[in-house]
Amino acid sequence: MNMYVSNLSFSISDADLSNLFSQYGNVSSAKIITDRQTGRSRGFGFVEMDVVTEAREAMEKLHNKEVEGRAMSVAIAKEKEERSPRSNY
DNA sequence: GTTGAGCGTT
Repeated sequence: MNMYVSNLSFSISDADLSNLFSQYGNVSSAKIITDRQTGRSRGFGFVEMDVVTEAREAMEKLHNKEVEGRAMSVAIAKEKEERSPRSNY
């Protein structure tokens, strides 16, 4: 289950997301997207969970959850792309 | 020392 978390506080890190979601299930991967140009946080991230039932529960529980003073939004993330983009000639 | 809609670097 790939989830997209937005409206995050700039003080939240990957470990924070991992902790929040691991409260409701097993977190496979949690990552905050930081601005690669400036190196600062962009205020959103992605969380991957293997168990779909736990993922859905965590999603409903953590949706509009106030963290670090900001209510974050959780939704199903879109499939990013292939790990091996062969269409990059 | 900054800010606020968004779908990420492998």
